[in-house]
Amino acid sequence: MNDKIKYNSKECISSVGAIDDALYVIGGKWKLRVIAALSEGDKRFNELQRTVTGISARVLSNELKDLELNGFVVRIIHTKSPVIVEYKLTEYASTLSDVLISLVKWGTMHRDKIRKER
Amino acid sequence: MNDKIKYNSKECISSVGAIDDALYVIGGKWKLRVIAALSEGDKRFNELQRTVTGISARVLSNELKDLELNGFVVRIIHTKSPVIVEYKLTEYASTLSDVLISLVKWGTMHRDKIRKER
DNA sequence: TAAATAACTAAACAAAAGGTTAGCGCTAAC
DNA sequence: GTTAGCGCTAACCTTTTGTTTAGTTATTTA
Repeated sequence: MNDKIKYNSKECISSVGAIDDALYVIGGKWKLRVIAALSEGDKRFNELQRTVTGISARVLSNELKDLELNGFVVRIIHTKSPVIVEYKLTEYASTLSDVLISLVKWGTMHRDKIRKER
Repeated sequence: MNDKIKYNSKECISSVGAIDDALYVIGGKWKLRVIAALSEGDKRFNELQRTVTGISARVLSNELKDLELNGFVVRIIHTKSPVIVEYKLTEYASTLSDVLISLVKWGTMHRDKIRKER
């Protein structure tokens, strides 16, 4: 019945753990949204805050620090006065493309389903 | 540079929103872990709690209610005394297979990378 | 000259999420 | 007859996460 979602038993045992490991770095309310926003192209702080609707400056600031630490994002300082900073995804972030693509696909499908139900 | 992660501009605009929609139902600390656990096969409450390490009964109970509401899980009551309940994924949950598979793949890769770095 | 924009950050607080403990009714094993 | 397991749930508390407000330094735009 759930063939598509099942693997062999050995893979099964490790899959829950692998999901843990993934969610540890990209879980949470904002991480993937920020990455998705940056996948449209490099962005500056306020630009990013406008794209990721609902995020506060403080939280965005923290999320960016976290994403930088984990090697998903780099800060590029363009000028010093006034400070102009751009955030861009690293090569490593692009390893997430499959995850993002499948999530976007699913989200789109799910939204349509919910709309039809009403 | 980030070719793999980029789409055309129209898709881009909707992608952040689609991710929002997806995370709205499957975001959070436990949802995907519970679904992953159940993808190994149907499970009972305590069995599930043992598989999803770290989750408390209270939280598992809440997550299951939520997952049921959103049509990912069904409760099957086998006997009434003692109560024996099994949780199983619905057909709709299997639409998440791409998301889960890509997440497991990425998580495995990421774990290996982190291990090598130390 | 005033206002807006940029890129934040500190402080104070509120909300959400999660943990802990205890307990219920019931059964099966020791 | 006590202990352990099952499937929860309520009450209470802590931790995490997020919000709001205000403020900094500096430039561009009207």
